Amino acid sequence: MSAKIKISGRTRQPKAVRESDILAAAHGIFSVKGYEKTAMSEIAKGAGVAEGTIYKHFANKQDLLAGVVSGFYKKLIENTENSLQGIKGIENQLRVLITRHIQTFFEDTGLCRLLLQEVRPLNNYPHSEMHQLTRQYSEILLRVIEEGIHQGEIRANISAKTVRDMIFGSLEHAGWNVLNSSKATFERDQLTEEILSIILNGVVVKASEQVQAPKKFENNLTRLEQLIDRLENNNKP
Amino acid sequence: MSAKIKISGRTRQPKAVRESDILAAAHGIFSVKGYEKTAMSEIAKGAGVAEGTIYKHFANKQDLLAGVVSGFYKKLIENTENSLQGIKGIENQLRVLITRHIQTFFEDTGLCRLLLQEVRPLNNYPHSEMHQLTRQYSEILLRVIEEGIHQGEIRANISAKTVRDMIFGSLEHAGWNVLNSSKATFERDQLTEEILSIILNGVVVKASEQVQAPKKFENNLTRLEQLIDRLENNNKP
DNA sequence: CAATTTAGTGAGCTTAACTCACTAAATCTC
DNA sequence: GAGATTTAGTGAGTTAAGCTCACTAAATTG
Repeated sequence: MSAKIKISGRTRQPKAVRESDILAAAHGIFSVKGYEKTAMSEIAKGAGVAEGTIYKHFANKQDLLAGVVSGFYKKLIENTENSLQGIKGIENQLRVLITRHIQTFFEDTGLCRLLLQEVRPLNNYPHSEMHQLTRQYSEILLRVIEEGIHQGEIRANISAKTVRDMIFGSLEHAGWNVLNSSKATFERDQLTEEILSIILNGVVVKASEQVQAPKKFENNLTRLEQLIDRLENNNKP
Repeated sequence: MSAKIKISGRTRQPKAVRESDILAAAHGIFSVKGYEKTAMSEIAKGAGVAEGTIYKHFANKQDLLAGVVSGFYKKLIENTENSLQGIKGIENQLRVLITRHIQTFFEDTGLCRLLLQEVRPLNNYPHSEMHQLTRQYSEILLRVIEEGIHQGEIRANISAKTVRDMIFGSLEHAGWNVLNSSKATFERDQLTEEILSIILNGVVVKASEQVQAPKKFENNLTRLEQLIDRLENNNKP
């Protein structure tokens, strides 16, 4: 009797629908409250299912998180590859990658916090699908750098991986600062251009002057040659 | 009766001794097992006290972790400041900081993993003493960079914070790679010199050529001056 | 030396991830 | 299309770990 009354919500949904419902609820709550502070019961409520139902679709809490993160990364990787289409020259390619990265950070800040703060700590992270996707994403930048070396735009005596680590590392730290201090933010374009400028040209004063040096040198040499010519001509008659 | 028999281990230790016993046990177990997977009961056993005793000295598990990490950072900051004594020139100063940072990573890998993986995720991290110490440490590098700008060694049109983020960011990523892949390691000096080289001179091919330019220019100028001298002398008699 | 304070204890409370026996909706078989 | 089989869905119950608290006794104070 009482069993028959409670038919509500017992409608059997297609696997894909249920799973995306649960994933959507998890994404929303994880993004706001963070992984640790989110209870499975909340997600169940948010998705309109019983707690046990989640475990019919996801092995455990971590597996559910992995589902959320995988979806995010798949979109990110696809978007990133697309925006790189037809961009020529290392500087422009790097600019696209950095800009897109920052844009994603501001568009889905909650999930980015999740990634920075809570995904990497997971003990079995190195072997997970998430790690695989992280690698896949970071390899886009690596590929661009290696191509730059191959094309002769970047000097060959540095490892592409270090350059990649420097770019992602600085973006990550900038992100951390925003997440932690709540007041701190940054001017996107300025940060992009600054990272680009340092990576491409370095920080030393000499470097920025030296960009002009060959020109200056040539100019002066020409003038000196003219001077010598004049002296030689004076010498003749 | 039975109460009297169990007098063992009930000796009252000085506060400092007990706390350092507990901290030592926590440091050891946290380093090996990580924060989440370590149970307070294990630490209690390791320190030779009851679980409740820990809570007489530390408010909770996080507070205990904070104690461990604070000790680590205080030593690190002191060591770093010391090794910077008497080092002149931005390049040498940066080299010292990077070298020391990497050295620490290999000397106390367990605790560094803890910091990377488990300290930052803690929800109240931004307001904690740990965060304060992290800032204090990273400010050493910031100060060196700002000094470099002030001294005219580094061009003034870039923000010191971005440079700091790039250096620490790349070191962090390199560390992550070591922690995650277990097989991957890196040649310390090579990484140091690579980061230095990129930060100082950038990656573009032109830059590396230009490093020589001023010298070349000066040499050639000298030769030309001599040539003119000769011409002028020939002109005289 | 009595009174007071507090380090130390460990059984027990609380909470949240996870399990499992069970229900019923969908699917399969004949 | 009726019965058999499978499995999505349920939620009370188990487990485990952080933490509490009433209590004990060692140190300290007056």
